Amino acid sequence: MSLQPLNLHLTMLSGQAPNFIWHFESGKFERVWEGKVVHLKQDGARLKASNKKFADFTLRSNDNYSLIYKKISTGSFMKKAVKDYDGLRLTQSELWETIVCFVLSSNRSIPIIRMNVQELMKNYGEKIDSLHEFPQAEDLVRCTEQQLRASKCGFRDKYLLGTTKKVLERGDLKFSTAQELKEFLLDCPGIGEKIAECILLYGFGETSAFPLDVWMQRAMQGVYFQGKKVRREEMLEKAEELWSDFKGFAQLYLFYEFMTKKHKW
DNA sequence: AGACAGGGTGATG
DNA sequence: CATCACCCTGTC
Repeated sequence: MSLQPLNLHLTMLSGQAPNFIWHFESGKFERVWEGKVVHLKQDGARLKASNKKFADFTLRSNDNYSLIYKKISTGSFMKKAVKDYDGLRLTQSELWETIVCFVLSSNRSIPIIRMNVQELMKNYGEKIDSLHEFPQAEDLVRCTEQQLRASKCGFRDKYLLGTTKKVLERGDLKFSTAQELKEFLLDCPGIGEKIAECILLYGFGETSAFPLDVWMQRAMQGVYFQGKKVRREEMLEKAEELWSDFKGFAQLYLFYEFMTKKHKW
């Protein structure tokens, strides 16, 4: 399987949705998928998956990384990022799950978001073997704000409940264009520009999405603007110019390089 | 021990 | 556009 470069551990534990949702133990990643426990495991260059369909979906097996690396290796910093994190994949998650994860992400660090998502799964997702399903919108809408707060949502309790209601009101989460989805998202409480872009990227596969968070701003500022303060718009234009439709991949590598090495500029 | 920051958003001036 | 509150956990 998987002729493309893959570092499963790096991919699943980077700050994408799977980090928040999947269970990791002794080299194996597990979750409940369509009512059953499925797993992913890397053995050398080989990927072992209990089900090819979800593995291809989650790891976006059709992506062409030799092309992607060519497109995003735009300078020394990005060349190094690509080299250091070879095999880091853009992942795909269900739209609903991605919405929940990123509504809960505001003003928090990755381990805390994970704790919160795991708590929601434990409290409101159906138990399958030793794991829990990801809660559906119908499961969350029955909760009170107090209950969500007790599941460690903090002040995002209202946002999650409000957004869940929006989703149920709409009836489904089928969108024909990224534009259409983005308009819907920005109309949900607790979802602004940054979180909407995350959802487009990780939950809709819109690879030109470019979540501009504090880390990305520092990175862009340091790497492409000589440390000078610039407006968001200017950073977005720069990203568009450098990476166009591959901005999402560039963001992933830039973010990870910056996050893990805690660069100071 | 207590201050502080953390993949932001929404409300206000 | 700048500032601030917002829950709460982990870190120093």
